[in-house]
Amino acid sequence: MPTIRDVAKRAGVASMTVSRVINDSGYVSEETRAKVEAAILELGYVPNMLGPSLRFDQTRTLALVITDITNPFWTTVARGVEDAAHEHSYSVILCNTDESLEKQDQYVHMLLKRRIDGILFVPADNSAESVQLIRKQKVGVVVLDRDIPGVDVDIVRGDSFAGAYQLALHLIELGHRHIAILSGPQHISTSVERVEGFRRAVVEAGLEHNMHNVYWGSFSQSMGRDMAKRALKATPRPTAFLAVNNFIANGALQAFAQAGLRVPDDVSLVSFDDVPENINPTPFLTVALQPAYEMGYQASQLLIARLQKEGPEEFQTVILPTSLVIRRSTAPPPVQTALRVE
Amino acid sequence: MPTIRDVAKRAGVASMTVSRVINDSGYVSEETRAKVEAAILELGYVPNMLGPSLRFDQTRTLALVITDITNPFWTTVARGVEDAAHEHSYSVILCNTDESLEKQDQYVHMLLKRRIDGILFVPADNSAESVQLIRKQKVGVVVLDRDIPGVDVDIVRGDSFAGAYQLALHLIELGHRHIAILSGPQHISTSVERVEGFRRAVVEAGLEHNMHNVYWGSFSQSMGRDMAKRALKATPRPTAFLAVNNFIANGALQAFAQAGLRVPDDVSLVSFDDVPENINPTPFLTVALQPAYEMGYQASQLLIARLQKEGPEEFQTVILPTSLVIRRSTAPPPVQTALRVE
DNA sequence: TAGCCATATGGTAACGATACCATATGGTAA
DNA sequence: TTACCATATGGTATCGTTACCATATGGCTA
Repeated sequence: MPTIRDVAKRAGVASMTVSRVINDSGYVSEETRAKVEAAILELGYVPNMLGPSLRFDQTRTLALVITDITNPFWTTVARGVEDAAHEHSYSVILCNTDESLEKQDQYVHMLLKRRIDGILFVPADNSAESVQLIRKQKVGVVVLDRDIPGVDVDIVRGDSFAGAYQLALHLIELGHRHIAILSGPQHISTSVERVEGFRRAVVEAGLEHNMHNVYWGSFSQSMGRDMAKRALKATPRPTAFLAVNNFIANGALQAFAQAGLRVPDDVSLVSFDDVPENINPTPFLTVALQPAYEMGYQASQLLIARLQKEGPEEFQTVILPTSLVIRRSTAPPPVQTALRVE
Repeated sequence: MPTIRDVAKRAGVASMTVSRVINDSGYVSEETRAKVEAAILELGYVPNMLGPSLRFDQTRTLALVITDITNPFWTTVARGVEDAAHEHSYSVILCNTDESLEKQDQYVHMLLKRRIDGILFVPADNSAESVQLIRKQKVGVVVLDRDIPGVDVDIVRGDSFAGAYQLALHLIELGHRHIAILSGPQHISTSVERVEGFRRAVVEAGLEHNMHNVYWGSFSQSMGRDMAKRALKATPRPTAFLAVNNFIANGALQAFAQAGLRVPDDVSLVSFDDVPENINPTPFLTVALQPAYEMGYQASQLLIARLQKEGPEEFQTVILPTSLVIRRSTAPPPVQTALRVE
């Protein structure tokens, strides 16, 4: 491959002059510029970023460390991240951890070896270790979607508490008195905060007994199905379910189908997140919608601003509002159940 | 940040010895190894890949250039790509072109400047230029999903022709005599081949007149809606529609809803691709399913093998089979329509 | 005992681009 | 006339790592 020196030789100038033409910096006469540009075209020269990257320790590369790109929520986040990055000439490396600490650590180590400039990080646990490891290597971090207690770091996430509160309130207002929440791992802040929002709503409504209907599991369809099955065995049987993410909701739907229960006639179901409209044109679930694209876009922008030392010094916590979207998966509880309960 | 020399100094050895410890190459005594490893831990040393990358022109980085990660088909492909890459210690840079040649060229140029080792490439058009540009810089390419005539290059794609043939045949066997195909751009091989598969099926069934029901557009929901609206105005009105991708199918569904037509009672609809089961647990559309994950995984493996000069010299074209999945969006044509037609 | 080999360690050039400094010329203000 | 500045161009060190070659020692074989 031709180097800047090959171009310089062919144009009869020094490398520095070629560099100035490429980067449009410093003084170059029109005549020289034309010669250099001709040489570049003739040789098919493409500058090698690795030189300056090594010299100045700047790769213009970000990493997006998420659990699974296959989840439409993360897909949309990823698109937002990539769009913002592209606007600032950053590239994005994609990493799927599948919520595994081991995979996460593998990826983080590899990313540090690559000297990426910053990480958009969805931590697989709530410990501060990984973030501090990244920091120590002078790599920028913005934590996405999840909280990590006890670390000063930029965070961009949705309002899990409010979202869960809204969902639970909606169910309560429909007349449900027995509501179960199917949550994720106890060591992940979104799970915890959604349970907290749920708790607030049921306590305010004088329905504390529902705190026995809290199920902790993982963000997967199979776990959602299992939790729903167990919840259905409770006495009195819950008439409404709050699934803490979309995979869990789908698992619950499977469990309901197997139990011969219709939604929303027999049970109501609410969830977080959504599938974009061009994928599912007839959405069915009542959800607390998180602005996934904005989350990715803003986090990416924040990270880049931080890297370029623009904006405020202090760490930011950006909490994006959720919005309640009422659809066809919720209805008042069935009458006989209501009678049995009251 | 500490360098290999800092480690060497602290361990009282030469950089080369540290390098040997890190890469587990050459001879190192146990004693020295222990000293070096201790120094690495004490300093929190992380090797800088940029050095060797520059020296040996090998970044262990791939790029995935697709149209839009937001499309579940590409999401699944991306996951396959990343999994295979990760297994071989490659990283993947994500790029969304939105079918825009301009964005594509921007990305390709940036990727070449980064000296990535290879590109998994979904070309925005069927010209050979971009591929040849990439080749010229000694960067590996595997073309994904689409054909490019007149270039020797590795290709991994689904069997568009057979998929469309299967779908059309299914509709014909259900009794449909008037079928429309809502296709994508004419300069993209998948669009063309799917129309060809459709043509084969209708011609074989003696239903050549349906070649008047071919609509060319783009892979978007709005275009799907427009094409479906136009198709519905044809006389006789088609009783079945073949949408060439999932976005087009969703647009068609919107058009049917607006026209007060029920699926499958009034019109049947078939499509390509699918939403993964954990996202849509109750899929509705009859589709020709492409093995998206395998497509990504195999393409990634092929590219890496090529980069490491394993496997055969000759360029490969891998065509993955589609499978017909019959669901609730197809039924025999309504009786009165059948009467009017025959 | 000479020669060879396995083991162990070190010195140095090389990759490509550019910040920094040096140099040169012609013009203009003091 | 001198000093200074804008314009224009070039030389070189530098980033971090490792392939390559050099060196050294101890043990074993011919």
